[in-house]
Amino acid sequence: MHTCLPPTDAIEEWLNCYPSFKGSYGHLLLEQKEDPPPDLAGSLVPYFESAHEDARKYFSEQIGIDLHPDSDGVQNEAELLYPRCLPVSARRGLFGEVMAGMLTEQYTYIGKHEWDVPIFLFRYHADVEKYLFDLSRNDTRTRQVFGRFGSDFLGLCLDYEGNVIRFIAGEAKWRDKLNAGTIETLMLGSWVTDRETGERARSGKGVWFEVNRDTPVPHGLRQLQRLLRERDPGGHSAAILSLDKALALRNPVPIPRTNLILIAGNDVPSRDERMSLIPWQEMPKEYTAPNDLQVVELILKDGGDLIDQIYDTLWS
DNA sequence: CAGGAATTTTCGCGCTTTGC
DNA sequence: GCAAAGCGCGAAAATTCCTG
Repeated sequence: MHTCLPPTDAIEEWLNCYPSFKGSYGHLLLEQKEDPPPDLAGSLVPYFESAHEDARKYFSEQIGIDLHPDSDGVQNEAELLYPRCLPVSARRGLFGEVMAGMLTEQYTYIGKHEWDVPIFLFRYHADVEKYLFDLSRNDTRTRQVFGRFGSDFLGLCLDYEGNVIRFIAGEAKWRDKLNAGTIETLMLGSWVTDRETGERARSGKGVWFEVNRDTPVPHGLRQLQRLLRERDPGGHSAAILSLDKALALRNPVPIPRTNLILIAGNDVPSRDERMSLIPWQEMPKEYTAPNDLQVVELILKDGGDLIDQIYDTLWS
């Protein structure tokens, strides 16, 4: 289970936060401070290890190699360590998903709910398993990792009895440079040219599209329930039961939902201080789902280096 | 205003499963 | 057999910015 609490002090030394709330819309701008704490990566590592622990154990069992650095007799051990061995872009994606969890537990979002991330769903990143499998048998092979389907991240809000009274489903994105064009492509989709008229238009397959197609119960919720049942059936019995009711095919009991969009990446010169990438004053009109929406922008400097520092030192 | 530097935008690439 | 989906990066082209 993921039990590590967010490194509150380090986060506060690292980021300036500018929250705002308007109706059912929450916006949180997070800017890296001028002088981030010296060993920031080190402060974040325990949380990342906790977040990846389930997947690490799971992949280890599935692949038949031991992913723990203390084990011996395995060739290319260091190369096989999940998630260190993953290609750059896959690491970036993972970073965004872990940060979605950390920030959700750290900051107050729209609705002021107390969010809990019991476990991360990385083990369902099916292509990673295959990647590790291939890598463990052929270390010369390098390739990219195929993305995982469904929501990037799920969190729960539990009542005092442990019942799930609300969940938060997040879409987390990392981009190396957060300039206007990148954001527009991210949110609205890439340019496509009409074959007949030759006109260019956004494909519409962006984050807004993903968030709006609001399946009442995301598949990730089923996966989350399965993990709870396997890893902590006693501690989360009430949560498992309420997810049962929500996932029932007949007469499901709906659980209120909050949507989260996390945009993370490096700052660019064209952005002024405290200037957000997505408007905070009003709920963006592109958002059509009925649920509460929380947007978080995490704007860093040399974020790629930080990610590499973190992922290079996990379990070392 | 020219000319080069800095930045942003665009386009293509990688990878695997799924569906027409 | 090919396009699309999901995760992004990186090189080249286009634009903007700055200085003499």
